[in-house]
Amino acid sequence: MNSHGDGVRVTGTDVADRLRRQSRRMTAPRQAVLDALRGHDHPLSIKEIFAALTNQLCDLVTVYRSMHLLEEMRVVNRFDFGDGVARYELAKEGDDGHHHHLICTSCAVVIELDDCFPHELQQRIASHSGFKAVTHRLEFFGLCPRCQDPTPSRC
Amino acid sequence: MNSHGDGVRVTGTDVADRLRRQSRRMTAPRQAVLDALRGHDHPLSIKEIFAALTNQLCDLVTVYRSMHLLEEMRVVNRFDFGDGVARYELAKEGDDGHHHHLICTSCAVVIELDDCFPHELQQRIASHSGFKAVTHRLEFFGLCPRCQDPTPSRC
DNA sequence: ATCGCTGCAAAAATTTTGCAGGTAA
DNA sequence: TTACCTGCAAAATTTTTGCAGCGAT
Repeated sequence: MNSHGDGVRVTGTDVADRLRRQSRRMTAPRQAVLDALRGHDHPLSIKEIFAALTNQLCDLVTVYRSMHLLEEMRVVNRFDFGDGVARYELAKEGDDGHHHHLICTSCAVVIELDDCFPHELQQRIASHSGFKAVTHRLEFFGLCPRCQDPTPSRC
Repeated sequence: MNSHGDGVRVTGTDVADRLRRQSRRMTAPRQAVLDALRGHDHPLSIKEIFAALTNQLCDLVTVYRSMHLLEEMRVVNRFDFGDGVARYELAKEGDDGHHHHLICTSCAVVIELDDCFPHELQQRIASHSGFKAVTHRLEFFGLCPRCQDPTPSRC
């Protein structure tokens, strides 16, 4: 089932099936939102997604509603870079999409980090506190190589 | 210099001095905001701070402006629990206030964590990526003991 | 007496909601 | 055909800005 070239990425067909299973519908705006996310390898804000839609395909409100639905369905993951703007990234198949980012505080370039580190620390925190179902959000910030360079080459 | 009972917490006098050094002023609203933060051991949102002011002492706009200034002066630290609401906590003297929280996803109780994510891993990320001045934001989420209990005792 | 700070009003920016009509299944 | 989805408008939030007057130093 479903194994084209794009590998682990969620495909439109998958999402359509999952939508149908919940008696929701695959529509042009939702396709377009997913395409926009597929075209980028880092999280996009609502406005960035909206801007990426060809021909202003749908209303901004529809993007909001789509992202709410897709997040609830766990088709996308929401990330927060501490600036109050929610950013969304396509979840990958077969995992919960849990990972972290390294963001340049100057030019906002985003590096995807594959490792997730604090699991052991998380376990310890869970057992110390008595909390269950403990998860975490972790993002790194710093100055990327280009932005360290005084030369004014647009970063 | 300055050593009353409240120990490592920033005192009003300290902040007044720091303000004066930057030719800013210690005013009643700023005092009240600091008092509100002192009265709580977990981060407060702008609206919570505003609500905590006695007698609606100042305008909401002033709270916004105060928090911007105090954050810039590093008198307070801003935290983000992933819900798009900025929360502020009084910084402690002598350290940068860097720490993390464990937040109940059901009742929003906040546990202050003293541990910090291993700096060594952060170093490794920095050297792998070439980023400088790398920092991070890390918050934990889970279900607190009271909220695990089905008994309806308000949490 | 400065010059920073505040309140008020208003603008700007972001997100949600209601409803009539369009459309996927 | 059903009921989900969308556009449009409007409301509700959240945050920022302008400006005249107040007030800390």
